[in-house]
Amino acid sequence: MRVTIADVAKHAGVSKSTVSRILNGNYGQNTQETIDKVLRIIKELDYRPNMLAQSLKSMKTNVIGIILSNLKNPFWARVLEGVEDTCRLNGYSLMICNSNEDPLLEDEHIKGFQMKQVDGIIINPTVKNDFLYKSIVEKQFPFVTINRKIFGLDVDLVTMDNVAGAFAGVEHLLRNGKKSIALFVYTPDNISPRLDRIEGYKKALTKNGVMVEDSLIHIIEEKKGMVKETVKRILSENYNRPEAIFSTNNMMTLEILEGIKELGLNVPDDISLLGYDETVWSMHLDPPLTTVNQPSYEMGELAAKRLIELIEKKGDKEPTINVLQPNLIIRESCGTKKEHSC
Amino acid sequence: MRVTIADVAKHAGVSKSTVSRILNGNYGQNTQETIDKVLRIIKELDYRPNMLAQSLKSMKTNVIGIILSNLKNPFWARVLEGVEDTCRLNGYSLMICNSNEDPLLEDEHIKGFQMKQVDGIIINPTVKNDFLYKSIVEKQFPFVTINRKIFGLDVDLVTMDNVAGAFAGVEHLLRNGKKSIALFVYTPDNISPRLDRIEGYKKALTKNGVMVEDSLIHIIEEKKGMVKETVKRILSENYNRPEAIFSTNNMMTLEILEGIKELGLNVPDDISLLGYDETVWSMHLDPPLTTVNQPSYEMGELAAKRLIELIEKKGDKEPTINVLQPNLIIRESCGTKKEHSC
DNA sequence: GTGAAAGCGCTAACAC
DNA sequence: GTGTTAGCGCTTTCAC
Repeated sequence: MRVTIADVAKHAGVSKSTVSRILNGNYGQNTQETIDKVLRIIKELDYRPNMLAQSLKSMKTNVIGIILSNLKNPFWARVLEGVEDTCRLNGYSLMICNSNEDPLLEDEHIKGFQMKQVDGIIINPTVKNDFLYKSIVEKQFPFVTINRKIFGLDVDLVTMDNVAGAFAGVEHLLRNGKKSIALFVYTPDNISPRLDRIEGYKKALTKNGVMVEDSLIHIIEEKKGMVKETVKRILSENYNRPEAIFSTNNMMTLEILEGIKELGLNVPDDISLLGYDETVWSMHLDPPLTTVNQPSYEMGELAAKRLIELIEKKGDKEPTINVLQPNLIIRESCGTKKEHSC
Repeated sequence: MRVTIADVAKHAGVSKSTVSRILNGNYGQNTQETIDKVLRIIKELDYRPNMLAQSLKSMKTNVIGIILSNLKNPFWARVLEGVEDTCRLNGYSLMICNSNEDPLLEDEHIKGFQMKQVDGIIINPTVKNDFLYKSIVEKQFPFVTINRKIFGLDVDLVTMDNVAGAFAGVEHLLRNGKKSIALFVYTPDNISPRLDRIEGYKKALTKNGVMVEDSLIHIIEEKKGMVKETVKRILSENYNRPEAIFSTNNMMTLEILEGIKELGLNVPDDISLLGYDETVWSMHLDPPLTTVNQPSYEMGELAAKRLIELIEKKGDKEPTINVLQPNLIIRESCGTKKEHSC
C-alpha cells in the first residue's frame, strides 16, 4: 500500500542508500543517469519519505510545540501567527496545545511534547509548575517562555514592558485630568504582566503626585460575571466613585463596557475607560477605545526565532530576556479627542 | 543522555520486552515483583517512551493535522478551540498550519502532514487543489473538510447552512422595511459559503416579492481598502442608494463600519447594517450589531469527532455531510430595537 | 513469566 | 559510483 524507499530502490534497480543519497541532495558522485532514473521512479510512485523514520534516525523532528493559555483572546491568535510564520519560513512545523490556565494540563502537554520528540517548546506558562520548568532547563531542552516571567528561573523569555505600558496609559489619564483611576486586574498571583501593570499604575500616580489609594485597585477573580459585578458596584456608590477605569485585559474591557452600558452611563462623559491590548475592534467600540497596544505578532516571531536559534545552536546559549515596548493608541474613551500617539 | 527502554531494562535486570509489556499494561502474566521493580525504575529514571519509535512501529501517530486559512478571524479561532478540545479528549494531538488562502502553501502543508504521518487531516480548503483533494480521497486517507464544499468530490464535510443564514438575515431586513439591500461578498469563485449566501439573499428577496437587482450585489476583491472604497462609493451616490448593507464577513463588517463613520453617517438611521458571524465584540459596536451567528465551536468539534471516527474506523465509512444551522442575533443595527431571536 | 530476534523506514559509515 | 550493514527506540511473535 504505502510506498517506501525500498520500493523505489527495487523499481529503479538500485540500493536504498542510492535513493537516500539522491533524495537528500548528496549526489556529488552519482551518474546523471542513476539520478534521473531514481528521480523518475520517485515521481512515478509518488514516493514521499516517512519523516517518522527520518526523525527517529536523526533524532530531529523539525517540529516545535507551543502551549497557549487562551485561544479565544485575539492577542494570542496574533502571537500564534507570528510563531507560525517564523516556523514555516525556517522549515519547522507547529504542534499546538491549550493549557486553559490549568497546571495539570500544562504538565501533561509538556510531557506529551517531549515524548513526541518536538525539537523545542514555546510556552506562556501558568507559572504553577516550577519543578517541571526547572527540570526542562536543567536538561538543556530548548525552551522559550513568552509573556510571563517565571520567577527564580534563568530561562529564555520574550515579553512586553508592562510597567511602561501601564505607566503610559495612566499618565494619559492623568493628563486628561482624571485623578481617581480604578485599576481592574485579574488575580495577580505570580503572574508578572499583572504585577507589572499594577506597578506601572502606581508609578505613574506617584510620579504625578497622586496618592495611591488601594481601595481603587480591584483584584478580580477570573470567573464569569465578576467584572461586571465590580463595575456596577463601584459606579453605583456615591463616595469614592472613580473618574476612570483602567482595564488591564482585552476581554475584561468588553465586560466593563457592558456593565457601564447597563447602568445607562456614558463613556467618556460619565466615566473614562482605558484598555489594554489593541484589537481589530477597539476603534469600532462605542466610543472608540484608547488602548495600550502590544506588539503581539512580534512577540511570537521573536520567540520562535530564538527557539530555533537554541535548537540549531546558533547564537548565544545564555538565556536571553527580550522585552518589547508597547505604545498607546489614543482615541476617545479617555475624555479627549484624538491627539497623537506616544 | 536520553533514557531509552533499554536503559530501563538493564537497570531492572529484565528484557526490553518485559518493560514494554508492563508499559503498555499487558501485565496479565508478569510477577507482581517484576512489575513493581520495572515501574520503580521507570520512575527513578524518569523514563518516557519515544513516541517516534512507537509510531514508526505501529504506523499510528495520534496526531491530527488542521489547515486553516486565516487565524486572525475569531471565527476560526473558535473552530480551532472545538477541534483542540475534541482531540485532547480523545487522545490526539494537533498540528496546525495556515494556508493563507494560498493553494501552493496548502499543497505543501498537506504533503508535509502526510510525510509526518498524521492520522488524518481537517481542512478549510482553498478549493483550488482539486487534483490533490481527489488523490487524498482515493487513497482513503482520513480527511474531513470544513466550511467550504469541494464541488464534484465525495468527501466528508462539516459546514453551515449558509443559504438559511443569509435568508434569515435578509428577511429580517425586509421586515424592517428595507427593500434596497446591498450585498457585500468577497469574490465567490467556487467558494460555497459565499455562493450560498448570495443564493439565500436572492431567495429572501424573491420570496418577498422584491426584485433582485444585480447592481446591489457587490463582489469585493480581497485586497486592503476595497471594502471601504465600495462603501463610500455607493453611499455617496444619489441614485440607487441602498437602505441597508448586508456584510457577509466578520472583518468586512468592521471595514464597512469604518467607511460609514468616515462619511459621517449613522447606523441605523442613515443606513442599516447586518453582519455575518457573531463575535465577542458584536454587541459592543456602535450601534450593537445584528448578526447571523454560526456555531463555530460545534463545527470544529464535529469535524474532529468525525475525523477520529474515520481514523478509528468506527461508524459509517461513507462520506457524511453535516450541516449546522445558524441563527440570527437581533440588536440595533438594522433599525429595530431588540425583538426576539429566530 | 520472560527473553531473543526481527522489523517499522530511513541514514550513514564503511567496503569495494 | 554504488551496495551492504548496522542501528535509531520500540513492539510483538515465537521459544523456552
